[in-house]
Formats: sequence, C-alpha cells, structure tokens
Amino acid sequence: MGQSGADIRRKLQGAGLRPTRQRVALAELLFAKGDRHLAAEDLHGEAVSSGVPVSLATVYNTLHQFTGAGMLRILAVEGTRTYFDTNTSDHHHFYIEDEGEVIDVPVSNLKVENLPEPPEGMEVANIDVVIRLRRKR
Amino acid sequence: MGQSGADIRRKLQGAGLRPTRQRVALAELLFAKGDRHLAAEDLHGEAVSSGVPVSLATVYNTLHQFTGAGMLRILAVEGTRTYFDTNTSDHHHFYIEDEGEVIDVPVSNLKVENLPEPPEGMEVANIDVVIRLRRKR
DNA sequence: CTGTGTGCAAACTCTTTGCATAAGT
DNA sequence: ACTTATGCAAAGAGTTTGCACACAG
Repeated sequence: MGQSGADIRRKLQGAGLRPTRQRVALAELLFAKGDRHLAAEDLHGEAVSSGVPVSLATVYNTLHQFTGAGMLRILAVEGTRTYFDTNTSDHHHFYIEDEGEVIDVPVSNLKVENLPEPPEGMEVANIDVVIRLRRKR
Repeated sequence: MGQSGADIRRKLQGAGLRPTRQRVALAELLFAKGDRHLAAEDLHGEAVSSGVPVSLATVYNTLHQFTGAGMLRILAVEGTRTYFDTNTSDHHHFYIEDEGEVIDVPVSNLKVENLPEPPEGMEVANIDVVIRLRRKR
C-alpha cells in the first residue's frame, strides 16, 4: 500500500501521464496512507503544507486525470464539493450531514441484493451506497 | 397521488408554510405526477411554462422549505446540481453518468443487508443506493 | 394592519478554461 | 528541441443572500 517513488512513477507512466514533480507529489499524498476521500482543496492544502506549492488548477487537472486512469473514483455525495476516493473498488460510505464528512464503512460485510436489471443498452458502472448519518439527540 | 388544491393548501399549512400562489403552484407541479427528481432549474422552467412566473430564487427557497418540512428529499448524486426527490421513503436510483439523469429503480425488491453500526452518537438518517450506469459499448 | 414571502441583482463557492511560461523526455 | 504540464487570473455554473415591494392572514 505505501508505494515507493519508483512505484508511483511507473504507475503514472503506465497511465500515459508524465511523472512530473506535482503529479508524483500529489500521488504520494493520495496513496501513501491507505484509503482516503478528499476534495480538491483538501489535497491542495496538504500539498502546500508539505512544501509542494502546486496550484489549485493543477490539483483539479490531476485529480481528473487520475480518475480517468482508474486510480481514483468520484464519490456520489450531495453537496457542492466533489470528493475523490482513493479506493476504487466497490465499497460504501457514511456521510455525516452537518459536517460534510465522508467515512468508509468498516469491513463491509454489507451486501446489496437483488440488483435490478439496468435499462436497455446500459451497464452498471458501479454502485454507491451512502448511509447518511445525523447526530443523535 | 394527484392531490387537489385544497389538499395542497392543507399540507402547506400543516408544515407552517403559508399557501402562497407560488408555493401552491410549485407543490402542484411537484406532487401531481407521482415520483419525480428534478433540479431547481427544471422546476423553475416548468413553472414558467405553465404560466407561473416565479423567480429562481423563490424556487430554491421553496424547495428547501419543502425539504425541511419532509415533503422532499435531497438526492446524493455526484455533480454540481442538487436534485430533489418527491419520494421521501427509502428507495433507490439509477444515475446515468453522461446525461446527469436520475431514474427510480423499479419495484425495488433490492435489499441492503448487514447494515453496519453507525459510529458513537450517530443515527442513520437514510440510505441512498445509487447505481451508476454507463452506455454499453 | 403586521408580518411573512417574493423578486431582483449582486455575492459567493466550487470548478473549469485560455494562454503564456516552465519542465519533462 | 519538441511536446506536454503548470500557474495564474478570469470566466462559468449553480446556489445563496440582502433588501425593497407585495401579498396573506
């Protein structure tokens, strides 16, 4: 899971992306610590904090390029922000309404059953299960 | 399902909302035709087309008021637009990536099983299952 | 009458884009 | 060298807000 710089460079090249300073740095931040979900601004903040002064526009570009390469997935949560998920396999999420925070559902033995047929000419890209939480009162 | 004007006025008053011209008209559009999912601009367009020249700001206000009153639900789909759903009970959706279109999953005998415990102090508000579709190629 | 709702336009947030400069191979 | 990526600032989309006028009770 923690990947070396060389691993990352290889991964990027495999995706047809030149391993530039910024892309390597962003990929390290994204994939070094296991599964993460974060918005562009979060990643931008982290990059700047760790001494990689990448621009926000580049962060957006990069996130979408990584998504196109199958290294990230876009999360379906309500709200204005786009969350990217480093775990591209089928798994599910808690979403905390008031904080806009996303948490992985742990060790999901959760199962979705009796999946209906998609309409003619369509196929299932993936399934998002979002369990929306609110603070107990 | 189709509700009379009187029904709608009663429903609004029950929610503490004065049954103004605009709110009644919007409620009629929303609830006359069974389950619907639409963005603010969609509803605004319909209202204007049917000769109710309500402003977009009022449509947003109204949609949020209705949501607060439990008459609508906000859908968790990715993307910049906020979709409101007239069906507030637990049910599920197809989302067509390229068109940003949302469709109800028909007669859902679909089941979500082994729901995990929410974190301490939290309770489940609701569960959204979004089956993302792409065009078969 | 009194208070709430509405409409307009401006403000805001998040995201994307165009173009000159910089970096990768 | 040649090509692709980056950064900046400006544009764009969707949504929210402030305030004067209008309407419902």
